[in-house]
Amino acid sequence: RFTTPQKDEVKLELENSSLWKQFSSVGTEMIITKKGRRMFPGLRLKLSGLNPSLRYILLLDIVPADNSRYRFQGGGWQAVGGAEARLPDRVFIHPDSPATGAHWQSRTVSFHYAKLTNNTLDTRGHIILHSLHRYQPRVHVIEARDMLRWGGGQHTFVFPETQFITVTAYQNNKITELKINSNPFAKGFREDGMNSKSSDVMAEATYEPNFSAPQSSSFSSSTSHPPPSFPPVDYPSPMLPATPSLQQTSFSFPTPPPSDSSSPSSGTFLLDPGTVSPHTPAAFRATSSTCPSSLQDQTSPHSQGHQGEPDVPVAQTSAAFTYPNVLPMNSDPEYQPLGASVPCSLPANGSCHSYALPSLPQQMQTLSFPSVNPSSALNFSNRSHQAAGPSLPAAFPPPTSFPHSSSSLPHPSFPPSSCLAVPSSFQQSLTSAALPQAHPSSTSYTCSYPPAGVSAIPQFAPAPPYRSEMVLHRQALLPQLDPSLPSSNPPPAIYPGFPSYPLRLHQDPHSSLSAPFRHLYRQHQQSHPHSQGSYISARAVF
DNA sequence: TCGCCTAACACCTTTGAATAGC
DNA sequence: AGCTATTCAAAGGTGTTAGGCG
Repeated sequence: RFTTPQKDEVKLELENSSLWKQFSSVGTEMIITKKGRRMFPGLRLKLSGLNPSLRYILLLDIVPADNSRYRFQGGGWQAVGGAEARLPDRVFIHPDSPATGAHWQSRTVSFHYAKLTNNTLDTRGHIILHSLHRYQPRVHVIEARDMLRWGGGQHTFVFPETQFITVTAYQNNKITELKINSNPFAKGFREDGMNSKSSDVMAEATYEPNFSAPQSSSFSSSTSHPPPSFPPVDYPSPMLPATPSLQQTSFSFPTPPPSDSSSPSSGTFLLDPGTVSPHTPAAFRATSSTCPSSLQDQTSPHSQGHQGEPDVPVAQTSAAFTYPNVLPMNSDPEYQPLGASVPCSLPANGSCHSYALPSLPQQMQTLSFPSVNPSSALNFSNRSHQAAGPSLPAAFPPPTSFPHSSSSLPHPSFPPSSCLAVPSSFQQSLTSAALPQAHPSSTSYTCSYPPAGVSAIPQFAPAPPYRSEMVLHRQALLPQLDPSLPSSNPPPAIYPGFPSYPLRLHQDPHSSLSAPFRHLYRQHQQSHPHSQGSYISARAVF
């Protein structure tokens, strides 16, 4: 119905989908610590449909799934209040970025290096999250000539089964049990012996970095499949509407990218001395604008989407929205219920949403950073602040709305059936993003929306809408241009905008910088011959 | 008292340098 | 000399636990 197959139908599969679903069926919890904690399960992805010769950047960000704070009571998670104020949004950039489509498609892409922290003052580039909040990881595939000049097609993928609640200590014993049985690092806590055969099998089958089992969820941009059907979870329905907001986004480079990284771009980066940040990779911080909270009011109730074919005319939007191939969990013969001693596998199908955005406006493709911070994170800080809501670079649309049983729930600002419209021009993007349904067709992307969508997944709450990055930028530049935007006194941000992101280079900055950033350091050295050279901060100015 | 967070701890895997063998 | 395989110690990833804090 809405599909207009594109030449580049980027497809992303979640290889360890079945493991995620096992956790999801119980209510996934992710430990967050001050020093940063890896995610387990991690995201193991398989990309296809990319142009082998083009370069792409892969990003991982984690956005609030709703606007609530949770508490584990009576054996389940219940919303106990509103979410805390938004934290600086950070995006983890896969260390291989930028790499060619051939590179990404030739191997399993893992984001296991990404770490989560509850330290709001984190300087290591970890993704900062609030404890006891529900989040949804998203993966973005962005065409990029190099690390500094992004443009071209952009695709956002959301796998509902990867949603989780952050904790500082596990609340649900079942989750603890699953983690211990699945994570090799927790082998010492298994009851069946340290070196039992079963343990080894489990470890081998579940370990993120090396295991590549045929258990995946895939998403194809032009398909429509039955909605996923996961076992019910205790996640309560969100009590408050999600308030989109983009405060800050950082990009993390946990490890230096491969040597085959693209050559330095001509992007404009000005380096200034910065502050310290413990040994880590390069980090950038860029300013960005806010995701207006009013957006939610411009969208149709999610009930529209989960009830089936939405009436929203999405075919005219510029963004491509595709629905994942999802098979009902109970229909998968290989799927094993919680407690299974061996990871199950699923066919290459799963639930995920993909958004394809048109190229960034020319003015957005070359970023100008007054100061650059070669550390592991790149932050986009918005000037206006919201109390909560999806963060993410505006360029990344929101995950689709996940319908819920509660009729009293707020409707997602995004019509479940519609795609985020992102026109090719700056101005257009604003309009389309704000009013996706009314936006006249001017784009080359189309939407493929699955009627039932993720609605069948009770534990997944409607995700708040996001605005395109262009919109954010626009807002940053023209704060009050659009009266329909946020409006009314958005809650003050905890972080009023980061002037710089602190980070520290190794003694040999060149060795710690991602290839694409090395020239920046050299540039910095040339510009500041007397500077220490060890500390560089960055700020993007659009 | 309760809920939440932190740090120390033991146990484990991973990683990479050092070494040995071919 | 160069390459590969093996060994080993350090680093770091786990959940547990006790204790601190508001």
